[in-house]
This record gives sequence, C-alpha cells and structure tokens, in this order.
Amino acid sequence: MSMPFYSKHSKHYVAVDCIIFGFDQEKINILLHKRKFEPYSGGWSLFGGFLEENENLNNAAGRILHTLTGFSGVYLEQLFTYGDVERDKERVLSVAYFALINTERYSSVEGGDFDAVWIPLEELPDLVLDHKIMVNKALRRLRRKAASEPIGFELLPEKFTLPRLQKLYEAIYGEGFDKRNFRKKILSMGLLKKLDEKDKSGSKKGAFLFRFDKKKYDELLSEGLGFEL
Amino acid sequence: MSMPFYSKHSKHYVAVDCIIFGFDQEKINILLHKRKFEPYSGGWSLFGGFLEENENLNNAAGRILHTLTGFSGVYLEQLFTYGDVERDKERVLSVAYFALINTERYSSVEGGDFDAVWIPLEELPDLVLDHKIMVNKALRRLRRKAASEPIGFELLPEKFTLPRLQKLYEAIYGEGFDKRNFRKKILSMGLLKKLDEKDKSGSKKGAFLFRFDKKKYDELLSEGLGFEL
DNA sequence: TCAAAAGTGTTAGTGTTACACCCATGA
DNA sequence: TCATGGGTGTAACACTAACACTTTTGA
Repeated sequence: MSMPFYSKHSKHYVAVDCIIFGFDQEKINILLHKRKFEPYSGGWSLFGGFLEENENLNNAAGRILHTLTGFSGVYLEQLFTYGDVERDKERVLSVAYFALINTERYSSVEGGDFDAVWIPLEELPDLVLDHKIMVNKALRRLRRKAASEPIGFELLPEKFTLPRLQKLYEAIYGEGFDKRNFRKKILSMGLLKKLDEKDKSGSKKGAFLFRFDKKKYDELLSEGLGFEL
Repeated sequence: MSMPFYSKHSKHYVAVDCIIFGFDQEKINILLHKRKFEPYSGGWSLFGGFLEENENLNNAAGRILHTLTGFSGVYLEQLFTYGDVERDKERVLSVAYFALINTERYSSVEGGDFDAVWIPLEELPDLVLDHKIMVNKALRRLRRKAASEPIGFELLPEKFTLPRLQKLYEAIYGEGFDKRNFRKKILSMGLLKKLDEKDKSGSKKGAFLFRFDKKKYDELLSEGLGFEL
C-alpha cells in the first residue's frame, strides 16, 4: 500500500521526551536518568524515545513512560514541540510531554531504568540538550493548570489530608499559604469528600483524610463551573 | 556528514498548519482556502505545508504563512502537535500554529493564494482532516491568552479606539461587556497611551485613538506584574 | 434638531487577605 | 505535661458588577 501523496517531502526523526513530576510530601521532584547512548551519553536526561512508524503520538509517550519507569495509567499531557534544527547533533524533533506521578503508588521505579532518580526541582543539575528548557516550560504549565484544573490530585494518593494538599500547592508555587484561607477556598468548591479516617503519620492528633470527588467535578463542569484555586 | 546516531529509528512527515485569526471591527474571522492537492482536494482547509530538511519549526510556520498569504512579521505561536496515525491518508504529524493578523495592515491577501477567504468564526464550514479540532483549540487558547497577555492588540491596527478594542474582546469571548467597567479596567493598567487624534469613522463625535505602550508593559513584566483583564 | 456613538462615577455586593487561639495526642 | 501539628472565625479591604445620563457632531 504505497501512498504517493506526500512523497516529495522530507521526513524527520520525531522523539518524545517526558518531564515526570512527583511529590514526596515535601517538595516537587523530577525523575531523571543518566543517558546511556550517544550523543551526550552520561549526561542527565529526561526519559525519551523515538516515535515509531505506526504509533500514535500519545501512545508513544505512554509507551516510553511505561518501558522506562514502569508507570502506567498516569496523567500525561502534551506540552510543546521543539523543532530547531540545531537542538541535537542530528535533526530530531522532540514532542515534550509532562507526567504527574503519585509517588506513593509508584514508590520505587520497577522494571524500568534502574538508574532513574528523583531529583528535587530546586537541585536540578544541568541537563542534556534543551531538556532544561522543557522542564521550565513544564513547570510553568503545571503552575498554570494546577490553579484552574484539579490536576494536583494526580500527585497525591487517593486519600490525602488537607495539610498535605496544602504542602503540595506550596511546593508547586514555591510560596506559603494561609492555612485557614486555603481550607476555606478548597472546601468551598465542594469537591473534596471528607472521610472518617485520620492519617496520624504527620502528627499525634492526626489529620482527616479526604478524597477528590470526580463525579461532582464532572457535574460542575457540565454546569459551566469548575475548579478554581 | 552522515550522522549514525539515530538511524535505526523511523522518520515521519511533519506538516505545519496555521490557524489565522483576523478581526474586521465586527467579528473574528479565520482565513481559509480550498485545498488544491490530493487527498481531500477541494475541501476547506487551513493553510499548511511540510517541514523541510534543514528548517526550524518556527521558520517553517513563518514561511508557510508568508508564501500562502503574503503576511510577515505577524504574531505566530505554536499551538499543539497532532500525531495520530489515522489523521491523514498517509502518516503525517501536524504541528499547528495560530496567527493573529491586523487585517487593516493586510486588508487584502497579496502574492499568495488568491482563493484565500476570511470566514467568520460563527459560519465555519466543515474542514478537511482534523482542522476543525485545531481551530477549536486555537480559539480556546486565544480566549485564555487574551485575558492574561496583551495579544489582542495584534488583531488591531497600531492606533485604535476603546470602543473598537471592546468590540474585539466581545468578539473573542462572544459576550458583551459593560462600557464603563471595560474602560476602567483596561485604562487602570496604564498600558494604553491616549493620543490627541480622534477616529471619526465610527461616529459623528469621534473616539480618541490609543496606542499600546509596549515599553511600559515590559517594565511591568520585569516588576512581576503584567496584563490582566 | 435629532439620531448615534463616545464618554463619565457611584454604590452594593462579592471575594480576598490578614490574623491568633484552642484541640488532640503520643512521647 | 508539653511539644507538635490540626483545626477553626472574623473584620478590613480590594475588586467586581450593575446601573443612566450628558456630550459631540454630521446629516
């Protein structure tokens, strides 16, 4: 089945690179590894791979994430496509994706690249190619979206306490928030279901666990409302 | 100069498609044309072309825009990359860009595709491939950005009246705004320089012309402030 | 002189910010 | 019993939204 339509045009390598964010109850981390192939072998790198012949772009991102880290079913969103001729030794386009990982569910990286390490955002080393630019863009996107869509919950286990949620938002935005105002706002949306359980890992008293109510969120969406922090 | 690094991977056609928005003092329009090559010849289409061997992605978008429409130096921003295998007859990735055109400067499309037509957003016909999806995404992006960055001015001539500016925002958001509140908010940012000239084309009385003050905007940006409508 | 668009302030309501103390518990 | 983090309300302030009349001028 030859398709003659576009054959006069040139073809290009297309890579997919993933910016993987995780939250460890304290700070935002990024999953990196030391690149094992040329060029730039040995440099700190995002997880990436090449788009295959008959593979959807989103699927490629999922596949790369899965084979290199063992993660599956996680939040994955296309970020931007980097297409400068000089960005690599050979001409390669890179479609960047960012992923949000619940690190409780995936506390260890299994079946993937065992050199993968979580590195705190503030201690980011130099990265290979234009990967640092990608990380910065991903972070800006995360900050924007976390305020207008409930994607922050992707970084937490299903049940979480309000102090943890607040820590998460503080880590994302790099600033502290007032406890009472934060609770007021987040609870006033009516999207968190308070459970009867407490998590006592953080204090003697223990903090109540909550769960994000996706059903109610979908209802609100269809009424034209939504999540707004 | 052969570069052996990535040669085991497959290569792909990469297209660039441009969603071109214009404003005619009344409503938002999109520049379309009837596609002149197979497949889907004759269907309404965005302006697109293929990425060449040694061409940066952004340059390709600029080149395509320029050769097909004659526009140059206009606002152009990468939107999203569409990479499903089935999106075209042959496997082609498409990187969508959106452009904002001051239609006063480019009142007629010169030296380009003479079948290009401005079509009002509300009367959008069926488009070829996934182009309608692209248009919708571009519109969402335009709406989001127009409220947080001064990109709306790209759709107006350098000098414009406040009533026109308001019409523009009303067209972007598809709703009417209160005249006094709109003026108050936009003028309170201090980013518009009032000129001594009036534009009498819209009324007997005439409305004062303003100019966007880019210098002051850059100052504000560096102070951490910005444009917020 | 009148039709048509430009221009101008105030008020009520809503949301945001700032702020300090008591509670429950395990060590 | 005390140190630690969890939980709670209110008041000043800033911002938003609603609203109606006067001005200018060309036809």
